[in-house]
Amino acid sequence: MSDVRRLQDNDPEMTGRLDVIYRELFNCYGHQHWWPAEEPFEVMVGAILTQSAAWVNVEKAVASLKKTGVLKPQGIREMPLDGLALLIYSSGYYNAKASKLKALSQYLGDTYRDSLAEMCRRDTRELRDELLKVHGIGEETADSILLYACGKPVFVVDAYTRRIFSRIGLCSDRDSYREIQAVFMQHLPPDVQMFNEYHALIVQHGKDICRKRPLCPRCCLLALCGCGQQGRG
DNA sequence: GGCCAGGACACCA
DNA sequence: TGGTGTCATGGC
Repeated sequence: MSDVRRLQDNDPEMTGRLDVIYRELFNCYGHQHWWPAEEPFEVMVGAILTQSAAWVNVEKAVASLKKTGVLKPQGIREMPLDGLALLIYSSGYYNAKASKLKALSQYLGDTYRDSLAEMCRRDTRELRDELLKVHGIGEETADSILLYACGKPVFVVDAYTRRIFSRIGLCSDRDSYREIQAVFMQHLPPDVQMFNEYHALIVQHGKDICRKRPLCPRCCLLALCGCGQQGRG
């Protein structure tokens, strides 16, 4: 646990600070309408394809899967690995991600007979532990699935969250994923819609900073993150 | 031509 | 347990 965190524990002002940041981001960017997908399985596929990839490239890969009619667990299971890799080529790391999509589809078939409704009825903590055992699903991807596919009140932490909130002193960049997640989940109500919007707003804000786009004046106090380094987890 | 993007895994000390 | 290499295309 970092020195920064010790100062935050039981900090009566933390909730207020997180709430102020949320409202300022929302005032700047408005609704983000995440996750941009038509159904839960598409969210899960997108969560894997977006790993270290730009969303525009993920959209192309998802469109290819849709056009081919394999954007469903059974379709991916039955698709040859090399053919699947070709369909998701634009999202990068296509061989690795094809294997991950296979593992995901196999898991859904074996465990829930492809019923995502059944999957989402599981206890949140048990489901999270289960997802983490699937090849290709790490903490951020698991939490994205829990929040955006299942509608469970889980806060998603990503690289932008770590950068921005460590720079403004609300966590340390050396904190673990769970430690940073706890900052939000212990100080904010378990509101699915707010968690949905908050993470999306952080990503949007992080992108604007990295692309050096003009920021709304309200958000200038948050314009403290730099772009990250490639290739490290 | 270099940097970065809505990470995760395998391997090694 | 923590650090490092690898996976890889596409936009700016």
